[in-house]
Amino acid sequence: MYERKTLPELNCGLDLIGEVLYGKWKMRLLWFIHEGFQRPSELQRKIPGASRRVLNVQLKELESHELVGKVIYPVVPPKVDYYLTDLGQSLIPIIGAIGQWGDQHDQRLRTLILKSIHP
Amino acid sequence: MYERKTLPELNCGLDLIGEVLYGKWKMRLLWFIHEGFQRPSELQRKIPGASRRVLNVQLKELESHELVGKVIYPVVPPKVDYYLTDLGQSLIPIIGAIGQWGDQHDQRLRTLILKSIHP
DNA sequence: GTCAATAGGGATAAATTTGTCCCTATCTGA
DNA sequence: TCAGATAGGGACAAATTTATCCCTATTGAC
Repeated sequence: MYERKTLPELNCGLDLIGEVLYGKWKMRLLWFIHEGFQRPSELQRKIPGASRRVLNVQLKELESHELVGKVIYPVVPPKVDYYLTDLGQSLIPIIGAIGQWGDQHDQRLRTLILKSIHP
Repeated sequence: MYERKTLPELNCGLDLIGEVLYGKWKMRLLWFIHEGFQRPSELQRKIPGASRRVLNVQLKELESHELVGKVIYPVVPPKVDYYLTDLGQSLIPIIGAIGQWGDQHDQRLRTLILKSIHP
């Protein structure tokens, strides 16, 4: 496990949300769990760009921040279901709005992003 | 300048917004510019936790993604004013909602974050 | 009998982000 | 005359995040 060397600043709402949502795949994980993809393997298939490892790490962080919970079924092969907690659920409208903004400006953003990479 | 070695995936709205908003201080920068703190030195004072250098870098990225623009006054000592573009302005309600969510859950989040650091 | 699927952790490497320090230049005020 | 404010970039170091690879264990399908 990585141990952080500097403490986070927690001054305002944006700092706080930064701590719990700042992770490349976290919003997607919450969104897909909300959409009903609750097993780790399903989530991995929904997010092929991310390594299995990182999804596990980020799910664990989401769990430690109580945005998601999980049910471990004592079966073999193992089965786990993630679900949104109330706190996690309350983020869904915001994540929805963010995704919608991205979709609305899709063409323009895509162009700008590509231009900013290729000078 | 850092040159990225892997290309971003731009599949959905969340990917796109990730590219333009994923940066530790970007939402704060947009928010403070929106609140009227438009000069670089003012922004640096509003965000003391960030180094001058990084704020410059992130402002430049925001500019290249056309979320902010700037006016350079040809005076000495130099003077620059940043402003939100229409695109940047359209993010303000979302950033507001995010900050509000953080503020609403302040105590709970603060506790959870600290607990997740100190086991 | 071997392989894929299942969930997830450890060790380590690579990529990326953030921070530190120094340098440009000019004017104002002590 | 020297420090400080102003805006910002280069070189480099440190912190952090993400990826790669390997290992645990069991069941069912081929």
